[in-house]
Amino acid sequence: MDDIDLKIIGLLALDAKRSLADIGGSVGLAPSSVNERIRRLTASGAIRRFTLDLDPAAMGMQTLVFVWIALREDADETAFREYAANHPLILECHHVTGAWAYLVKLRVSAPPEIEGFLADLKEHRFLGRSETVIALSSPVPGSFTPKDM
Amino acid sequence: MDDIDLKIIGLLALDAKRSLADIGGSVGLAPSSVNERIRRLTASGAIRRFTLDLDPAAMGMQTLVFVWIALREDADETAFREYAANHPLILECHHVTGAWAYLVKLRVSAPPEIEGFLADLKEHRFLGRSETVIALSSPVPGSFTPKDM
DNA sequence: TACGCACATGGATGACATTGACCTCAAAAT
DNA sequence: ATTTTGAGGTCAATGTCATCCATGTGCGTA
Repeated sequence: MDDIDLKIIGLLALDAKRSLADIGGSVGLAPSSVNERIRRLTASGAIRRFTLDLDPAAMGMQTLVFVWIALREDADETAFREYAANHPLILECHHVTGAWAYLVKLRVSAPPEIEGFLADLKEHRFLGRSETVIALSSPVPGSFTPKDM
Repeated sequence: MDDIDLKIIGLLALDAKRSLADIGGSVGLAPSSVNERIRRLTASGAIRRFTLDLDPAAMGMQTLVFVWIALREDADETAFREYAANHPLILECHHVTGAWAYLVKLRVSAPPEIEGFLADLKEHRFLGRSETVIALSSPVPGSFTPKDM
């Protein structure tokens, strides 16, 4: 992965619809060369996929929530990870250092929906303690790509 | 935005390179109709852009970090937001409820790099107190789309 | 009933990705 | 020093695809 690869990735990250000829012009390569590099980057896994960056509000997911979670002593950690991976609202789940075991990031349409989320966690006997943090605004929102649909 | 729009978005989110004919087959529309719907979704802002989902490790950004930040009393909040928006390492920055003012998410190549990040925050006179949390593993990693390049 | 709008269709057109044959350069082997 | 090898580039041919437009269709409204 050299500078040209990085440049190509940078251009595609901003606009994945740019033509190979266009990109080639920007990096000084023929279209087919750009194509071959993209093919290699995809094959190697550096590019995971071509996808969309969506507007959460337009998708009805206005509220961004972070939940710190300490699992129950007797919780099945593997089951929890699988649960998180398949949960449509959970955008990210990280095992973290510090006082809490997991940090979960999710989007809901409105705050009341968080209650249902936590209740479901409890029902599955995962939830020990938790702390919920809601984003009021986002100077740097990050990209939004739902999992399921 | 109806069910068909959602289905189209879902398909494109998984693979934004699928052809219009292919998508049309899945949703029961002619290619040109799918095209028109995508055009509308993009024009309305529901689709922000076509982009890439990258492998952070392949990009040399193995370490995921969350930093809780309380700004200095005399900090220029607007300047901080701008700083965050332009910082290449900061993937997200949210103004949040709770004991801390901001939650910042960033990726670095390795933990030692975090020190430089915090030092820079201090130099800009933003940083009051902070607490740093590092992700050990990520059952649900989320997508990765760097900002700059 | 008649009108108008929003959306779907299908075919023409040109742009584009894709492919393969060939070329170039540099590093490794003889 | 010369040959070999391989990675990566160019160019041109090919076929797929996005795009555009003229037309058709159903539905809510006057």
